[in-house]
Amino acid sequence: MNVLEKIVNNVNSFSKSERKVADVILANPQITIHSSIAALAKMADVSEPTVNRFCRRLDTKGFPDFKLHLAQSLANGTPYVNRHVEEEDGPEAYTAKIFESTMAALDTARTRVDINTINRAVDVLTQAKKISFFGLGASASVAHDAQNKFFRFNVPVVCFDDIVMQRMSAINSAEGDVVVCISHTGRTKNLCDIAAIARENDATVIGITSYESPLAKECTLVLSLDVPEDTDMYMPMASRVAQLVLIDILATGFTLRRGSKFRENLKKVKDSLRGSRFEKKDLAN
Amino acid sequence: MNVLEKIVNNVNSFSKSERKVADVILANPQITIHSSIAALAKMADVSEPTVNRFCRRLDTKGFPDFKLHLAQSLANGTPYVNRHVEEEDGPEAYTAKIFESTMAALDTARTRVDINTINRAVDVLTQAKKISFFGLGASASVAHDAQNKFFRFNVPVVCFDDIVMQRMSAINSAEGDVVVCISHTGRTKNLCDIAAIARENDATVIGITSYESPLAKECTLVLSLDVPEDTDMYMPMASRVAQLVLIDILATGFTLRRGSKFRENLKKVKDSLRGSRFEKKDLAN
DNA sequence: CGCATTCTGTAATTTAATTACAAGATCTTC
DNA sequence: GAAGATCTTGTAATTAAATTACAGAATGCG
Repeated sequence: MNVLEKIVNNVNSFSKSERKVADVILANPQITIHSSIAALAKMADVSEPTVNRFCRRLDTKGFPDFKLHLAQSLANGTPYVNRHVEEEDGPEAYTAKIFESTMAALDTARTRVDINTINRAVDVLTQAKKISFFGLGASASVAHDAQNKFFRFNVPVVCFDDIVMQRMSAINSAEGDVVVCISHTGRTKNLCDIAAIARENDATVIGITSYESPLAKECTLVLSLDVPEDTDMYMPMASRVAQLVLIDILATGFTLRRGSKFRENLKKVKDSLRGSRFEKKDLAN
Repeated sequence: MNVLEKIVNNVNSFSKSERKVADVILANPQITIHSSIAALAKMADVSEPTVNRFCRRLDTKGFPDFKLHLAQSLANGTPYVNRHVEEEDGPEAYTAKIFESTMAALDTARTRVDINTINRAVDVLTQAKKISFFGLGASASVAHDAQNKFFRFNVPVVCFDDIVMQRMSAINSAEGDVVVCISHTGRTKNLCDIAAIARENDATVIGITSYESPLAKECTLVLSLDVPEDTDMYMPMASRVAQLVLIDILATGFTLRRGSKFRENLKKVKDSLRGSRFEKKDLAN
């Protein structure tokens, strides 16, 4: 439990001097963690042992241990918060807000994602005869990114952002094929159809979508992130970043499953890009 | 800055004994904060002053101060210090690591990005007669995403991931046109050519790329993120997420600059998607 | 009012951390 | 490849910090 809260809660059970200590600490927590017991005693106008007793009362081993707990409480105080961009925000403000809300979204996604499902998805992907990534609109770029990643693995992989192509591809799918449908809301009708068609043709369908959405119902495996989206901007932002990170995770799981020998393959792909580049190594585009 | 990251980043500048200390701390951060300098010295099999020197090298006042910083780092929820995915990592481990390293990358990007340049880029984009997004390989999906965003603004926007199309498009550009070239390394020859051609034809070229890269030299405006990329995986991951967030920022800046009336336009675009969806509102795909 | 209990401070003690210094290792340069 | 220089590292001494023991106040209760 947070030490600061603990102090506030127990404030009544303190003695007069202990209360003086509590007040000083609550007023200057940042200063406290960088003070010695002597300095703090002076600030609170009490003796050093009183400070020490105060710390013990809060179930810490002593003053240094108390400072440690206090430091942690302070650090926990301001995690990533989802801050909304407002009309009058200047460049510093909206830049900071977007970075922070994206990080907040990833933080949420991290706790909500189901590791088990990830593991099963990786299983399915490593054994796939063919992998297809389908997405529409904003999710199309996520699908493209996924293709770019899995393509490096030298696995048959396709990606379509065209409904007709998706449909044809889905109809031609067969057992052992994996179809990954990407949609934040999971309510895009066309994509639900695609998922249904693929399933009817015995493909395994992985949905990167919202839990309990119409699309989710059509899938064999659902990877849901349920990231809070700032709808003020009328654009998908954080949700799509979370989807990309999920793709990274699946791709990483894939390479790990394939073992170290496989990694050499990746290096070859990376090295192949060298010719198109100006000196120096490195792979990203 | 996070002490744990600092240790990981500076691991090369450490001496042999200091490195032993670093290893022990990274392996047992929780134990470290509850140990005395003597205990830690013993664990690392070095002398106490060595531990002290190690702490000083990390810009802390000494061992107790170092423990305070470490406690705060741990409180922020970073159990996986070594964020690099390793061969033997299970699904929980690599999932957590990828989320964390992506968040860390965004945190770095946030501090490194130049707000002034962002502001100028937004300026240029709002006044553009036409906007083009060009990227190759992994950056192509970022370009697609950017197109999807800016397309909603009802501005002439194109996006090509084909060198020939990019080239033709660049040659046809004119004053008032804005070309955005996306490349993490900034060393993709073809894209450098495109940037040069666009500039020769009086277009404004914005580079989302590494600072001081060949591509950066060809650009009117350079938006560099300089995110550390984990090259172990031979795939661009964190860098590309940072690029996307940058696109979000530019798009947000764009809408804010255009004022509230413009926002209604966005709502219209969003609403137009409703027909393709199953009940409920919301826009993302 | 006086005894008992709790609280608080002084001083002593212990423990921990830091500094000073010297020996050892490593790296250069001739 | 040896001599000098520089950088590392450990031992021992010193200093600083925290804790304990104890005693004197304060407060509460009969």
